[in-house]
Amino acid sequence: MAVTEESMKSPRVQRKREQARHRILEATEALVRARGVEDVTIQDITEAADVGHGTFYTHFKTKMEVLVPIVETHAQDLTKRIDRLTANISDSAVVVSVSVRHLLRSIAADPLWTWFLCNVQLPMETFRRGVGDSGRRDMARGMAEGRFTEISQDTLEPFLIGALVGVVRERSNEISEHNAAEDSACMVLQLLGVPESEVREIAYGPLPPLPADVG
Amino acid sequence: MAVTEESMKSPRVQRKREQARHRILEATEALVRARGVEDVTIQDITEAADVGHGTFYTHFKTKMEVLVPIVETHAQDLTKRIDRLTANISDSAVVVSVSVRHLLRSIAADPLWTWFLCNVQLPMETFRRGVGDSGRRDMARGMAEGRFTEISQDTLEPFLIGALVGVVRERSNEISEHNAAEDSACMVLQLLGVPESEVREIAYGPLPPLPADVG
DNA sequence: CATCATTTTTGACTATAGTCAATTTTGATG
DNA sequence: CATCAAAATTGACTATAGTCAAAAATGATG
Repeated sequence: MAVTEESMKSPRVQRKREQARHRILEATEALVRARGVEDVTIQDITEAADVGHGTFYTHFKTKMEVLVPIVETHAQDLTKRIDRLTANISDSAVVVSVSVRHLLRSIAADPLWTWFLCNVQLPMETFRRGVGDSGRRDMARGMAEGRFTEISQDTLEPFLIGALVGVVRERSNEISEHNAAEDSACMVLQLLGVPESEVREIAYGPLPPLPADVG
Repeated sequence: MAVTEESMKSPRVQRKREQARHRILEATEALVRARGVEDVTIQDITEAADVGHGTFYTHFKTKMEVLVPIVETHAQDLTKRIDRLTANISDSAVVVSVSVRHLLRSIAADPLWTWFLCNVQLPMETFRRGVGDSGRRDMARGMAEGRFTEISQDTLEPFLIGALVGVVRERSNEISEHNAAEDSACMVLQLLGVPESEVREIAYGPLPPLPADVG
């Protein structure tokens, strides 16, 4: 048989390959954080990771693609921390408000993440894998409780993700300094059907700090 | 003086240069519509426009940049047609609903426009110049009339544009066939504070066809 | 018309992303 | 250990975006 499943490969080969992949990811993140994505070449990466130029392309199809797992890891970490913070909040509207605000602030605080959202063609996929499940769960809960209007997830999801990406793209500077995160939370709550009289208070209410990162 | 204002140049030079620019734009649009943006090189464009390779870059900084005026022209035409269609509608909510639906449907119907929104880093600017003024005017009117909630344009604008771009990015196929445009209109109206009881009826109400293009 | 300063055009050149055929590594088998 | 097929690695190669110094065009002036 010509079939070669991943599981059939010897563990030693698998491990070596995995290590090279890891070195490439580490090297990329370090370089990109130090000098910015535009100023890092594949040469730079392969030299720092100590692999041949071509090897890069056996692990990642394009230069952009190597950034995906890097950003996704951070997205997943952040999601876990937000989940821990909101686990005990009873009002879905407050959960959504706190989540949106922390999400926007954390993205804006990370130049790599901001760059990625502004420049990559498909930030949706990354969002979906990183924060999507939590987001969908919170939305579903709020709708089930009658706190939010029933809206089809199918169009709500790209609409909401697009909106948040739009705010990051255009307002990333103002998120940290001004209230763009709170204003965005207002709009999300209103969009979800939370009564206008409550929206502002919830969106501008206290924002408990994120717990430490999950080791 | 070393100052050389545009107005100081001889009209003949100005005209020739303008003609070359026009040939480049025409050539680009034709090629790109026929073969897709990715499969058109600057070589292709300069050959079709009958200018030297370097001349392209005296008119446009990058390959992307030449697409901006092309898409913007279409955006402005579409805006005028939508404006003509909605000029006599009294309810701001209906104006916004009709505008959003036609906008999304028209974008989805144009592969070049869709590609542009999915791939270019700053579609905001194009949106703003093409449809922004009309959009802001409609929003402001609705708020002034008390039909919409008062929301600061500053964050509303990137939020809304991002949301629509998000829907185009993720749902461009479904806009024409399914009801993604109507669902999006629902969300926009709800976001603007239109009572939930009216939203669905307005967003799914009759959609008068666009008037012919403005010659 | 000849001269000249300025503007515009130009294509050879550079840098780099991504490809691919040749080479090396691997570990299974006799 | 020697052989071999499969997988992984590699860097020379291609294609193309964007740069820039040299050349050409322009039109004002004497």
